[in-house]
Amino acid sequence: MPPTLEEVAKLAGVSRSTVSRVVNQHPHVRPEVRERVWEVIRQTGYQPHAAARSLATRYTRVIGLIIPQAVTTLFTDPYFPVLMRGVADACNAHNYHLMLSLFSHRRVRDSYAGQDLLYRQLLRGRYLDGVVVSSAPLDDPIFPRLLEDNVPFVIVGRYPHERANYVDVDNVVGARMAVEHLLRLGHERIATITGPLNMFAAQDRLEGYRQALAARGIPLDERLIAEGDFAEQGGRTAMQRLLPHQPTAVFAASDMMAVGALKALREAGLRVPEDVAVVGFDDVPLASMVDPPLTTVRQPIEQLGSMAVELLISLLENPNTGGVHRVVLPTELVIRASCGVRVQ
Amino acid sequence: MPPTLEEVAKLAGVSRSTVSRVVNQHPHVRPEVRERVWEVIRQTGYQPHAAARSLATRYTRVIGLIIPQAVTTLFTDPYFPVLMRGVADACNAHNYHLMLSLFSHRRVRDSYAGQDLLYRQLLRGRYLDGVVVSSAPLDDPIFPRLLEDNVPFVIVGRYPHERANYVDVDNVVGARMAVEHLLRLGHERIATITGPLNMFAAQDRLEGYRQALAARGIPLDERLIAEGDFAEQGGRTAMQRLLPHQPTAVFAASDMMAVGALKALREAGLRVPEDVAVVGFDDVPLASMVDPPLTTVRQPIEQLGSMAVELLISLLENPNTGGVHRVVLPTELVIRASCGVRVQ
DNA sequence: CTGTTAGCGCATTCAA
DNA sequence: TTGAATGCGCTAACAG
Repeated sequence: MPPTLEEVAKLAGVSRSTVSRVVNQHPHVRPEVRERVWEVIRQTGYQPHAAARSLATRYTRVIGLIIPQAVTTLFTDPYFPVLMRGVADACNAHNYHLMLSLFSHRRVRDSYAGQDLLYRQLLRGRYLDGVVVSSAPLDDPIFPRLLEDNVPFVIVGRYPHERANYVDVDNVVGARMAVEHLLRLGHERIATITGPLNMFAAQDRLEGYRQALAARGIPLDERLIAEGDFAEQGGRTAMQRLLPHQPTAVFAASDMMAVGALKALREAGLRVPEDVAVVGFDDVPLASMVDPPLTTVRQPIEQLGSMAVELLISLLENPNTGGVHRVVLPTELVIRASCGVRVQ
Repeated sequence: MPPTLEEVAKLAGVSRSTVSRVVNQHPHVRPEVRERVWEVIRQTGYQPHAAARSLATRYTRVIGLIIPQAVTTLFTDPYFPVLMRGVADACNAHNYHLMLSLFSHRRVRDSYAGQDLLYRQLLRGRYLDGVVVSSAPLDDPIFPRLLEDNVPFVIVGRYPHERANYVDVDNVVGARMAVEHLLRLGHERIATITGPLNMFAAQDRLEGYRQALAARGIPLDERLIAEGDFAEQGGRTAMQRLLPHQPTAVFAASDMMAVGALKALREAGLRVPEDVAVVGFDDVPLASMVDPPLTTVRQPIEQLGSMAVELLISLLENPNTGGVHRVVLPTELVIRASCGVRVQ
């Protein structure tokens, strides 16, 4: 049995309150007393009991990272681990603990089971002070629930609600830069492979594609737009659907889909970039390893994770700060061989 | 303010104890009463307060997944997300929550800070019922501490201590199969790129390499052994060190290192598999996507994660079960183009 | 500056 | 089968 406040107090010859004050760095404790108490704490290896403390204070110093399991691509794609690292580092830095919840959307007969149960236990059961949500489709029920339950939360991505705080990258501009680059290279029949359109990141990248074409006065050809799922296989089949319409270039909304497109093009006997130029999005490590190396749009994923956590923590610790908080980070075009001639 | 047991009791016209019994599925409650209580619970959306409950019961229904941050390769390599998925799924299935701790080994002046603080808070502070540890070097201080603190834990990998429970893959046999395959193809100058030798997985794969050669009576040539770090870059430089000794084949202890080796070989103007055959380990998705596709040893990573969690939970729920528990899962050789002629 | 008191919300004796 | 009483370990007024 580890020691309790009570025992430390007895050994140090003071009251529980005093020990509590020392532990919590309260200013008004006589230095000698504080030192004596610390000494006992060190010797006994005393550590406050988290549950007892949070029962009394009503906070846990735990934040949750919630990711809807649906998005399987997360596990084949480096996005996930890098985000997690950003999140975990920020938690460590601020002395918060991290609860990871991979929600699965499996519906169960009883709403008192499955994801619902998990959600309820975690959030209404007060395991968490707040949460970061990533990779959720725009109609995910998690958002209305968090809002309704008044849970402090920050989204990685965006969400159009007046009380939704988020950290996002500028997907529209990133995509536009990619397509503009293809336009500068002289392409006019530019296709796009979108992500799943129930996600804002996918919608926004499509919007960037649209804007770039519109700015050049090129009419939108719906046949040059194919929806994928952010994963490789989806990119491959989307590319196959696009082939009959003879694009000379394709903008894939993720590197994994670009890799799939590469595969489909090779299978069709087409050369990249000579016959078809390809541009991806994300700049995952794989992007520079495939043949030909992918031109792509780099996004600061790790930073996204740590900023989300930092924003959340500042929300938790300064609850008075009014208004919503939104951060949009810039992206960067990384030019490699897959789009052909190198242009400034 | 969410409702408490007290309020539910009042609304249902019973005592707190009765509501508690209903919530915890105790048998001896009159069916009508139980129904009435459930009704109130549903209507009020009552959910037990986790901290209060664990203060009273001394368990939290949270398990930790601890990964020493040192192993950076985890973030460029698909091992990590797949393991996590296995871990998370098993947690969900058993209604446990998952705390993720990416320990960094940064030393801080005060031992009351940094990783030490994290460890102490998490484990002595009773946040967790037990932990799963993955990817720790064999001399990681976490193991002695967990043993000393009597924390129930399961390792993904192995650890030679009489009280250490673990779930591992048969690295020795897996590596031996890989090297035996190269031997069957007629190779005699077979090099190996090992993982970091402060990890058992790396040591065991090296041992498998040794065994395969020994079984053929081929003397060990230390110059054909180069230590890597499981990551691509390490594989590349290791391969460069091996080149002067003219191996005709190389067994890399991870796919990422095999990819690095591929790169080094190409840079040296050597063809794979014609000039040098390459075999990897892991069978990550990338293995089948590189050129040439990698022959490799597949290990059931996701299963490793879920079994570790299941073992841990069974330990937690049947504390009486004596003895240590160890599971070793088999691996499978996956033959692709990088090792040349297809045999079998 | 320090001790005393009173909960935080729940599970669990013990009686009834 | 049910209720009353007690305590899990800690923080936070409130006095002094």
